[in-house]
Amino acid sequence: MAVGRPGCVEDHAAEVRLPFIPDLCEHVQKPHEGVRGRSVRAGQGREGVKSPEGQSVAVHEEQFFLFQGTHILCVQIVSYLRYNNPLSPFMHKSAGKKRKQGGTPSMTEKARVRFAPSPTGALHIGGGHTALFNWLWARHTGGSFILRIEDTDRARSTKEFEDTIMSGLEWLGLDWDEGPDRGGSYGPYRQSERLDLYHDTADRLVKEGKAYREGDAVLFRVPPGIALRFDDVVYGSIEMMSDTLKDVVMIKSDGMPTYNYAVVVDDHFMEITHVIRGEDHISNTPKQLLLYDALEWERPAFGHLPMILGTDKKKLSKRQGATSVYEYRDMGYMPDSMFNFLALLGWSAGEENEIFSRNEAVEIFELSRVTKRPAVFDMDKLNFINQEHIRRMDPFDRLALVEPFWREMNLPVDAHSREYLASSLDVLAGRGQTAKQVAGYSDYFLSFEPVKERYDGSDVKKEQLPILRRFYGELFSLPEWKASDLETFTREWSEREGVKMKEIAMPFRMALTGMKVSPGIFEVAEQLGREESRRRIAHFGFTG
RNA sequence: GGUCCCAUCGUCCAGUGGCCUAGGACACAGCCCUUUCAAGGCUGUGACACGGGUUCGAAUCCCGUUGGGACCGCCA
Repeated sequence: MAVGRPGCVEDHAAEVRLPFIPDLCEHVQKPHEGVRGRSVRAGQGREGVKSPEGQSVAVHEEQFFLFQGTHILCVQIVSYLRYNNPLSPFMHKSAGKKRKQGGTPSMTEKARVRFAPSPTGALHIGGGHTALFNWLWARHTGGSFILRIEDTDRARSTKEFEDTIMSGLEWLGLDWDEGPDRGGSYGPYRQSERLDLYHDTADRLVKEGKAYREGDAVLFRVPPGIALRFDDVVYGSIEMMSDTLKDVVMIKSDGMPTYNYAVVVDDHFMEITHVIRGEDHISNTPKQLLLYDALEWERPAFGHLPMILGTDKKKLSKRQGATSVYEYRDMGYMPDSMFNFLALLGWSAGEENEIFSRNEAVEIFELSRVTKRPAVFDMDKLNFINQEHIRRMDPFDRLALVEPFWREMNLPVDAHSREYLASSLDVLAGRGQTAKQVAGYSDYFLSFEPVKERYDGSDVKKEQLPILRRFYGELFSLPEWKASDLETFTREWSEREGVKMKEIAMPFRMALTGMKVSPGIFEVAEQLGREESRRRIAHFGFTG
């Protein structure tokens, strides 16, 4: 039969001779064991697909297929042909296909986006996440990333927090093009320095009768019966009736603007194109829409980001551990991994490649691909990502990362050359998920002291000593002190003497590192050098 | 309480009406490798919240239910 020739479904259907159809339908109505099982899916290599009977299988472009000479076929083709064949009496409705809406917005437009923290605390994970997505969008579109300080809360805002937020952003590698510290043509970038702008604009609204004074404050009069609708770049269409809103305060009695009013004024005058912020601002947006419309200003695009939750699925708070980005830095996470990890919360590049650099992320980032549902902050994944980044680092960068933790442990960092230290970390070969762990796993490269503190050699039984002494005696007189030679020799020796590798390698490991877990012990021995290794072995009396 | 938003493995994502017997990653378990531990390789456990529609066909569209969350400040 002719079914199965590649082509569009309509062609296909036309070629099916109706007499076959009832036959096939019967088959499907009483599906017996195996019909489904014997189906072959048209996957990647649809070309040489064979049926279990060895007959060639005709595969349709649309994955409808059947085996020639048999009645086994996909349920789908039967139902499809039955209802869509023009000759069929079942063809009652036109299976009109809806046009797919073209999803991706053009990204040729340079975006002007901003991160607008209030300096009332350290840079938290959520803030870092928001800043990161803004930054990504700015860099992806070749636009600008602006830092604006929203310090209209006189009681809680401090300069210290402003500085600490900026250094947090720097640590994450998020550089801004305009901001209070580096200026720009849309300044000033602190709301407390833009008061005239807010007052002038408020006066205009009062004059137009759209706002009114109440004491020293100015409130916006919310008109009833207005549908406030906007298309969120990530959430889609959102609508709210103005009747559910109370009049919005624009200027507080102390003369400061409120958040909902100041953002509108600033985003307008700073010519922000995309307002990218946390999902908790969705319900603020309609109020701002009202202001934009009353002021007859063009609205920016809005893109809200999913919230980041703790393991308990509640908003991240101190109770679930570290919430500020510095705490992660101090635990030994590196900025690249933090960036990578945060970027993966609410977004993905598609399939593979979860480990990426800033530049790679910039390249492939797409605002419209951001996820809607809240994401849980998963330490396990952060650990994994951090480990991957540490592994891939340049040895000297890795050294710079680990060094502070060694110093904190009072290890004699300066007693060694940079080369020695960097290659010691290379011997570790990616062991350790944080810089802190790496430092802890590698202390024996810097000093014998911690080894002596955790190991005293007492676990070696008296009857083992003669064997060990004989072994080490020969080992230390090897002409070359290289890992490969040490290993070859040890293997041969253990074979010859009938001693298990483990029995001589473990004491060796314990004596050199004081740990029962370490990199390959011969690599460690080579890195330590013959003399230092001999000294450690001798200390425990394993040689003599 | 009112309004709005969300709902795929334990977690993060893929999925935009038929390539889904729902894919990947982390985590977990097992095996391999092996001087230990990582790494690596292989395998496994594991999800479309529920109920109705629409459709020949629904994880995907619609409605409802349930469950989460956010906002409702002269905080931002």
